[in-house]
Amino acid sequence: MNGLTSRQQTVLGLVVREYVSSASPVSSRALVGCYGLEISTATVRNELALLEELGYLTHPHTSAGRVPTHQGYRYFVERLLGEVDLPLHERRTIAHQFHQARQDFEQWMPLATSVLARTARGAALVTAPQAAESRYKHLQLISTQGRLVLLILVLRGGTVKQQLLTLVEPLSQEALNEIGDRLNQAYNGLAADEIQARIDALPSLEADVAILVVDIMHRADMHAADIVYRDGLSEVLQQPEFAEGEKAQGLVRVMEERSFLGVVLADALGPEVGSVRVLIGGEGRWDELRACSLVLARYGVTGFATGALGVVGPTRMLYGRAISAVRFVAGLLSDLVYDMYAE
Amino acid sequence: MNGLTSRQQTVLGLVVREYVSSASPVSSRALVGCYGLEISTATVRNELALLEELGYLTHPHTSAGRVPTHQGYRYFVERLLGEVDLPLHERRTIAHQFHQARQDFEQWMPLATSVLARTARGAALVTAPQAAESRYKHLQLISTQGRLVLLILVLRGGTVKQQLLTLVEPLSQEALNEIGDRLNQAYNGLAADEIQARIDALPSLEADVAILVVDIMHRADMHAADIVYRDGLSEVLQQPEFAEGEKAQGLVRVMEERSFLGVVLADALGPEVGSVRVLIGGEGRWDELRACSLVLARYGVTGFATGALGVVGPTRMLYGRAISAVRFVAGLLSDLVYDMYAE
DNA sequence: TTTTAGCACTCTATCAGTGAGAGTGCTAAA
DNA sequence: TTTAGCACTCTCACTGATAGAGTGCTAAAA
Repeated sequence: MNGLTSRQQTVLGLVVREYVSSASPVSSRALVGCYGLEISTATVRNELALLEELGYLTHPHTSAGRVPTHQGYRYFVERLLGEVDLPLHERRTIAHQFHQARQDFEQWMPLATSVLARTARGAALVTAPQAAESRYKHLQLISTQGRLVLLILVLRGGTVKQQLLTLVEPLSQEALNEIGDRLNQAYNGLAADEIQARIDALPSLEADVAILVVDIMHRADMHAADIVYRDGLSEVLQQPEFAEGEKAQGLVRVMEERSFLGVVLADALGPEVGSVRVLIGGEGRWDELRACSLVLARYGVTGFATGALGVVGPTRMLYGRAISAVRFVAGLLSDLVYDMYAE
Repeated sequence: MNGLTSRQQTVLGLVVREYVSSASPVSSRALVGCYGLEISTATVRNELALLEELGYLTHPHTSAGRVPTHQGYRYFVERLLGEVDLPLHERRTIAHQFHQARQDFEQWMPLATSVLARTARGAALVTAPQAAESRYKHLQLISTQGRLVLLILVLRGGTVKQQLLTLVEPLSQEALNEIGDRLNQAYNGLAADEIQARIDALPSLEADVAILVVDIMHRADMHAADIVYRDGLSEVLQQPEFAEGEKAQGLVRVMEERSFLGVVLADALGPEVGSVRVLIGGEGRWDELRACSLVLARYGVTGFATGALGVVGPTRMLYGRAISAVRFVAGLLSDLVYDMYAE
């Protein structure tokens, strides 16, 4: 199936690289001139014509140079790119930043997003890790004023949920502590459904709290992926493909859409932590992304908790950088999740 | 100083309204034709020329209609707009949404941001409420695995902070609970500095935790405003002033910049909850916002906890809508904060 | 058989020029 | 003070015309 000669591969690779860096169609002259090919422009033109016939390149118009097609990018990513890695000093800097933020839970996602955006030179998207199934870890009820109570629920893996709760009649903090202690004893390590099954045995007040807990856990299971951290949009809008405001606006709208990204991530990635996936030009499924490519990965620990992260850029993006950045950051986040879930 | 005749005010008001809705320079004919003025275009032209001389309007070029200057917008907002309010049904819908989310703490900010963006038809920015001074409410230490402990700190007002903590040697959950209980007894309601002053009296392990608590509280006081919720950017990019990609990119860059908004909010608003402020064209201080206006307000309870919120749009924005939306949402958020802090 | 030089051909981007249209400013009359 | 009328200015959209870039093809060379 790999019908390309070695020289055709070289030429295709150079066209992609040159187009990525120059953003304008690549002529045969540019290829020979800048990359020191030992063949003439005419020969290159023959190869270009062939690559076009095979579907790897196109022509905006007769007297313009060649531009890679989606198929061309895919061939490049899969067979020509090889294994790439970030330079050591960048890996060191990033690892250092993550190490510094290791204890500071709330920093993880914003840090990962910002690092990813700057390293991959694109718009970064990161979802928080979501447990395969929430498990009860700890409950604390804190009296606020009168009948208003703050419920803090800690789930395995360190997710913390807070919720307000209005009592029928005021209770002392001691009474609240007792309720909390009893539920903590009874429910430690259980999943929502298991708690649900044991609610009947409880006195009414505790049962009310337990119902709320089950509700929160269900919500956590459903909606964790809705929260998407974003950064680096302006990085992408700088690219000439978004010079027209309409194009820019289209991208921003897609990126702001709450549900869209969850769908793309779930659909393209599946539930397991695995290798980096590259979606080129929306891969025929997402019209809004026709001019964009996504580099995605799932991080975390399969079966315990996973999240997704990715980079969005124009199809003419630095695939090598993006792929290695996504892989590296995913690895770091996986380590953090592993630490939180190992038991 | 209000040297404008009533008719000049009318004309200025109409120019602003017409320009806001049409986005193109307003001619004398358009004013007479669409708004049924009882005067001729020539008279209008005289008034327009005068308003221009006074600095309220400009001319893109000789044969174009008039466009409001920043000064013109300011006059419009301050003296011509009057008291505006959202229509009742919109107020009802929004209040209902807030009521639904009342118990669900984590929804407040995203909801406020999204509602604000859609109602004001602009890009909305909301910062979380930040306590004037963090006060200790409750601490919980949760053992995870080996020496790793999850520290959950609840501050007055319902802010929850989480942090990882590595012990010198493993401790049982019971031992952790005891530490937590002792600190809770000793520190309830104290500010960071007061806790700091009492650390010496503690055994070493508790002192370590207390130091961390003080650190977290200090960080909370410093950096809460860094987290800015954003929504509705694409709403603004739709406007013709951002048809060129460069303009769009400039706006996005400003909106993504972490520190910038904090600075603008702090500078323009001051620390007290008060009325809505309107910044037109960056008000000479922020070059990046020359083409934009901001409608800002501080919400919350002065002295306890406040946050900021605002709408960004082109100078040619719907000031009435934006101002009333900001005021209304600020009021709703203030109520929520009040509930959380009243004691 | 493969490569290359040469050349005709095509398409774009740019620039100047043109005319229509929009809107003003001014003047003189109501 | 208001208004009708008109000359004037500037933009915008359209039209050729031209230069330049780059290809595809052909025929000769390796």
